Amino acid sequence: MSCWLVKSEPEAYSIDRLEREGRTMWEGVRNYQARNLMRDQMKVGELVLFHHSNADPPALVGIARVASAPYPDPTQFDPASKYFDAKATKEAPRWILVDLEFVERLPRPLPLAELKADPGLEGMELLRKGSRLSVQPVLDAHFQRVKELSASP
DNA sequence: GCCAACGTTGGC
DNA sequence: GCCAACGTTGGC
Repeated sequence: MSCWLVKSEPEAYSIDRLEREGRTMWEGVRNYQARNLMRDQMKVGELVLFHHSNADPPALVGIARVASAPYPDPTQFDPASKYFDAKATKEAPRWILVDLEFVERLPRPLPLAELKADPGLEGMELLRKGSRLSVQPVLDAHFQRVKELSASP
């Protein structure tokens, strides 16, 4: 089992909304590396840390789970969508996504500053300066450490 | 609002 | 294939 991390701006799609809706298509990812992870690596049942980016403060806020096999992101075919991609066709879709389902909120949100200060999380992609990847692999040890940190006040 | 660190585009 | 220009992400 691998674990993962996704970023979302709370205004675009928040942990509150995921909790309310229970499950969602992780639409709108338009980065090839992130797409490849969803297409080739993520498996149903694997756990996903949920990060609020561009938030105040930016923080890890919850846990989700991969809930589907990969399939084409329908928004790429929709001219009315802001994620529309004129170069994508149904025969040759360009963007692939998976569904995510809500698992839990972290007992308390973990602000980025706190994560950065923890030696146990050294090397985590999220903490790398300039890191922009919106779907990332997470080491099991880092995942466990996040849960630990969040469980302590 | 600033800007560093990207990724993409397109001319050549 | 190179690379400059440009656009975006996202922390601060």
